[in-house]
Amino acid sequence: MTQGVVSKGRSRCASGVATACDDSGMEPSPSRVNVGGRPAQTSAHQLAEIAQELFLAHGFERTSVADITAAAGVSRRTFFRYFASKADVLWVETPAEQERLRALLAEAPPGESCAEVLYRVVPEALRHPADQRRWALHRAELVLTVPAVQAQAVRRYADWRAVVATFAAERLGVPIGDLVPVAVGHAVLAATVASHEYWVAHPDEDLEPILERLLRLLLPRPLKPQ
Amino acid sequence: MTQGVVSKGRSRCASGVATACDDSGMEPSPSRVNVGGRPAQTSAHQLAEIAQELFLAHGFERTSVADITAAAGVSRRTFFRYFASKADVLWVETPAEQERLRALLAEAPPGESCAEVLYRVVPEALRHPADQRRWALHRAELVLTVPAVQAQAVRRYADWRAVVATFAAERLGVPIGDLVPVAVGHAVLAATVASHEYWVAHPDEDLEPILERLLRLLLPRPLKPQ
DNA sequence: GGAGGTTATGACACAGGGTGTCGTAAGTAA
DNA sequence: TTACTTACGACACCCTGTGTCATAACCTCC
Repeated sequence: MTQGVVSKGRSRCASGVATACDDSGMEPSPSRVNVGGRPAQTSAHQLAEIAQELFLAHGFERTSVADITAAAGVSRRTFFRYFASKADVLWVETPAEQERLRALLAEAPPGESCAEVLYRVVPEALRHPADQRRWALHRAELVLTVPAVQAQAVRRYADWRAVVATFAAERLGVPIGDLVPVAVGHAVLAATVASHEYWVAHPDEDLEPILERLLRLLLPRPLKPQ
Repeated sequence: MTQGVVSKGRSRCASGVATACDDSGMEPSPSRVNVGGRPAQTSAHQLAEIAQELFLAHGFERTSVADITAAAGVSRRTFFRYFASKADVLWVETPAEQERLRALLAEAPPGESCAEVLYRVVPEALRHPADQRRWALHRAELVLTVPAVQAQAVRRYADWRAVVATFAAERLGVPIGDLVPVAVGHAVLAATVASHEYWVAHPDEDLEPILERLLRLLLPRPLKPQ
């Protein structure tokens, strides 16, 4: 399996993109509601931003967690209270993306076929603002090349596939355990990964058209609604 | 942990599977031709076997490299001269499998369609003797669940895909960079991964039929020869 | 203004993976 | 024997990730 599902990037919260911006998804960071108790000196997003800058400047593997925490002015131990691993920094907003995919799938018109919905919605869910393109590309490259990142990616892939498979099972009216929706999930993932590979190799082109083309190539054809 | 020496059961080379069985592919082990110089005290296969026993007995993550080398009677440093990482132990014979796939694809009759060849050959390339089933299953489980193993797996996946894509490009008469053979490679890989997932979840069933079914589901349909 | 509870943090210690270096053991060929 | 070659062990590191404990800094209630 391989790489890339996602894209997205840097700071939503700090850079003006108005989204939810909660730290959901990072297991080690316990939601930080903060009623009473010492206030946090930093946040997952702030750490992630600093880390991303360093990764871009010096590379993922040549940037140690100590480098990140020194730049952020916190202790190394604190980093691991926000992120389970160094690579987790790259996935701060994956939960939001996944939620977006789930929402887009949920609101698809009932008349649209399963495949058509996916051709349209998957690229849309992975769309990112222009100012995040650079980072999205770099992250895709990391996901495709750095082993430590790939290991994390596999878990996100599984979640991604599960969202798609659940949707496919519902729309096709078959049980979730059935092989067909499972295959649909894998096909969508494969298209996503392949398109990111192509994108990294051809950074001047846009991701979305490639992704849609690959989805049309890879999505199992005999997917009749019902 | 660290019990003594682990009787060698089940070898691969020793157990009658006629494959190449050379240590090719392990970058750190420089082919060991051994003309002159101190003779090696161990081999990649011996280390791999001992490691596999320990993994089966105590789990991958609860088995440290020190445990393995203690059982093998060599130093920890020596282990890393044979394998680039602990997880690499699991892939000793992947090059042979890959070569088998390549060979099977090469000798497919010219009349058979690209898809039909793959439906037939991919399961055959992954077939393993009955006495290796337990270990193959365990390895599949590790590949699907342990992050450190997944990271390694991604690289093998890429090789696997490349073999398939190269074959598809040739048989379809399109350039290797074309998106169609790339998609075929991804589809075959997705089917392989999905079938292993299913196999791990249903260990009593056989891998091959599941794999073939998934290949038929996932392989891009409009694959006309030429 | 405490007192007590709550939360985030830092300091420290430690296991484990992985790497570089150096000296040396144990072979082969001359 | 000498010279060359290769494999190995012993250290010394750096890095990731985790557990533990003391303490800082906030809250609310008295």
